[in-house]
Amino acid sequence: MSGEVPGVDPDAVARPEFLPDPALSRAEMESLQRELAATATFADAHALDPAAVAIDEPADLTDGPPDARQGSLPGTHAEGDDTDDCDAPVVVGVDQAFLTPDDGEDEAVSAAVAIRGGDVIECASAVTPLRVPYVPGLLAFREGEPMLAALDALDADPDLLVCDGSGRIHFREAGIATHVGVLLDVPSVGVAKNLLCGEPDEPTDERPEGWRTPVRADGSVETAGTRSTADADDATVIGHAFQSRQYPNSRRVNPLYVSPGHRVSAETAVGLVDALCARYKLPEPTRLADAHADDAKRGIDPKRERD
DNA sequence: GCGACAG
DNA sequence: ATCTTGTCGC
Repeated sequence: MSGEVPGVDPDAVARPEFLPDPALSRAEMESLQRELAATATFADAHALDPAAVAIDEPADLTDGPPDARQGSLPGTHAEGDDTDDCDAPVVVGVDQAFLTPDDGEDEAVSAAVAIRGGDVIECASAVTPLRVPYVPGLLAFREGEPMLAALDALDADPDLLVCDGSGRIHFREAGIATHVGVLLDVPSVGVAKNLLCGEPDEPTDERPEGWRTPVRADGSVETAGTRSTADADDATVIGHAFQSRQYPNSRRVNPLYVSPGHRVSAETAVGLVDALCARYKLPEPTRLADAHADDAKRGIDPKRERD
């Protein structure tokens, strides 16, 4: 057979883990995730040193969104910035906003913001149609393609990706951070605001800033390597609960759930996120990507011509 | 059968 | 994720 095979796109075959095909059964998608997890590396192979990407001063979002510095800055150097960061690692944060027109045709507005040496060096965004609904555990099939679209639109080459959502903290150890990391073969970490699965070693309520505790695989997690022992103490650590932000007196900020996406260990993943947090709950890369996605969304005419 | 679940 | 102003607290 030659030529077009109905429903089969060569690119999609090369990366089946992102086929937003409504015809794919849940079991097929889960099967793809098991294959993908087997390909992932949850260890520090070529991992970054948290100290190399540390950000101490948060970007100011009040005077103009991050895309005010869209693209590469031609010849402009931040005032008094004599540090040479051109060889510092490039950390890229990705996040999405959504459009829900009256006709029900959803679209994702994805944004990618590249940071190097604590400075925003580039912003990019993309609008992508969404063809499958959100299903817990299968988020990557809905939002993976939009994320890749934003990364495609970015000129910078990421040394680390910071994704919104889980990585290894996932039923089949294949959260969206793992999907994207494996596909691009770039180190990645997942940062979620809610715990999908797994069990924190300690209760996470009312913890001081900087606090963290391991999240281990529970009965709902299919771990690749380790046999699940009856005692949960040596169950695989799939991520961490991390209190990135807390107020001195009233403690009610929820922790972040950080997990390896690809080519990073659980320990290094939290260390990196810790280093990337400035004065806010979310690490700078995701905070900026979040702002840029909202901004790009606002710039879209609700009644424009869509495809 | 019941529960439980990123964005 | 999204629909949304003010508001309580540091």
